[in-house]
Amino acid sequence: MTLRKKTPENKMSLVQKTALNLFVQKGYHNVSIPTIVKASGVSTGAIYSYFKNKEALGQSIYNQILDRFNQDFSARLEEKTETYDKLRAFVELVFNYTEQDPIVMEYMLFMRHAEFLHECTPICHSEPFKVVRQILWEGMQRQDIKQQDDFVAGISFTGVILRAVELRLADVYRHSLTENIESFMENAWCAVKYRHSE
Amino acid sequence: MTLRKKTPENKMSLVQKTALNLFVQKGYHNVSIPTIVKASGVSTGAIYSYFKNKEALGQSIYNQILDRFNQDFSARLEEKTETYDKLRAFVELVFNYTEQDPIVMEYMLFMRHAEFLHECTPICHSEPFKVVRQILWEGMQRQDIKQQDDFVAGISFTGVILRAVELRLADVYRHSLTENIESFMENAWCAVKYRHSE
DNA sequence: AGCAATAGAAAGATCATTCTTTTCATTACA
DNA sequence: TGTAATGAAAAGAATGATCTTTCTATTGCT
Repeated sequence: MTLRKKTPENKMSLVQKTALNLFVQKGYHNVSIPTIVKASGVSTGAIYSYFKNKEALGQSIYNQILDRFNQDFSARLEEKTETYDKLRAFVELVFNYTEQDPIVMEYMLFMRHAEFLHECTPICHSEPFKVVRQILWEGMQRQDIKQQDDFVAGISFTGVILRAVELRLADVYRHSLTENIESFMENAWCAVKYRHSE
Repeated sequence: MTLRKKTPENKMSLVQKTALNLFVQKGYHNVSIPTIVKASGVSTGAIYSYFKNKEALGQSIYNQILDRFNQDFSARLEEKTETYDKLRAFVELVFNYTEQDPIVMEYMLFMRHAEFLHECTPICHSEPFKVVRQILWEGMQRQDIKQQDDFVAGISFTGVILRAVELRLADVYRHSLTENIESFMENAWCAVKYRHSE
């Protein structure tokens, strides 16, 4: 019994992987189906048998990435009780993703999905960022960090971290984020912890 | 002698204004020349007599916006001598732009220009962000803020501010930035000023 | 043999850009 | 002052390339 070299599942994920890389590299609209066909070796017909259309392909990639991230985040959050440790778990996860899977990270965070995905919750409304806000809110109740609007706190903390990711992905910041996590974590923490007046 | 209703300069800037709005609203690639023709009332022929092609139109909009921002920033920086005041001038400018000209701000900061402009310095490499880094570097020399890599400091400070802008433009943060400048300025300042150990 | 999976040509739409025609302010001249 | 010539500017139809998606013929496994 000879198996086909590529099972449908394999091919489907090959198409997704190829498309993800091309989308990030050249932008969704600059990647045509024929381009994906050439790059993946999977035919037009096969692609359209797996995905309703180009947008559905983009959407499926996005959903998969976000699901995985959410799971990983939940896993890392377990056992953490301190505000600082929870926030640090978030930063570690984000930085690890960035260094290990920069393309995934770029697709998740910095593509303007609304431009090509019609039903797409913006990432800033998505689960992980709600969770961070929740952690910060609890931290304020416990007096671990300074009192303020939880949106402002969330913006400030994630702002430091996500800008680090952004400039790392753009190769403006040229050092490993995981190796320099202390610096960014400190700054992000100080942003939500201290008062200027103190 | 009757003048034409619209001089070429007027029409050219009308096209730019229309295109800017459409690009931000729907994304560069989702806006065709015929769309701009319909929305502006300027014909295809006229548009192509002003701009070599669609990309040149996009580029001219970008250059104009960036030039104006640079000038405004220089102007606000004059007379400022303290590190804090210089940084605050940056934040005030950015927040004012965001509230008064959200579309301009979005085009300047959050469009993925590399996807449609071939010769385009990424914004994070551009003049204003170099200046912020320079201010931070001087602040460290003067011991106004904590010692650290100036890239890390720049990322942290602008991270807080730009994420505020991003979420404000996405209508996730629903309050005026100019009215809440104190909160964000404090957090951004604390990020670069204090040490966790202190 | 039968059938799902696949390939790739073809269809149909849309886009950026070009090109020809028309318009209109200005100038030259009567 | 009135009129015709001129050429830059503008309009919009036409072009050709390219894109997404569909469709039909073929493949290869069971």
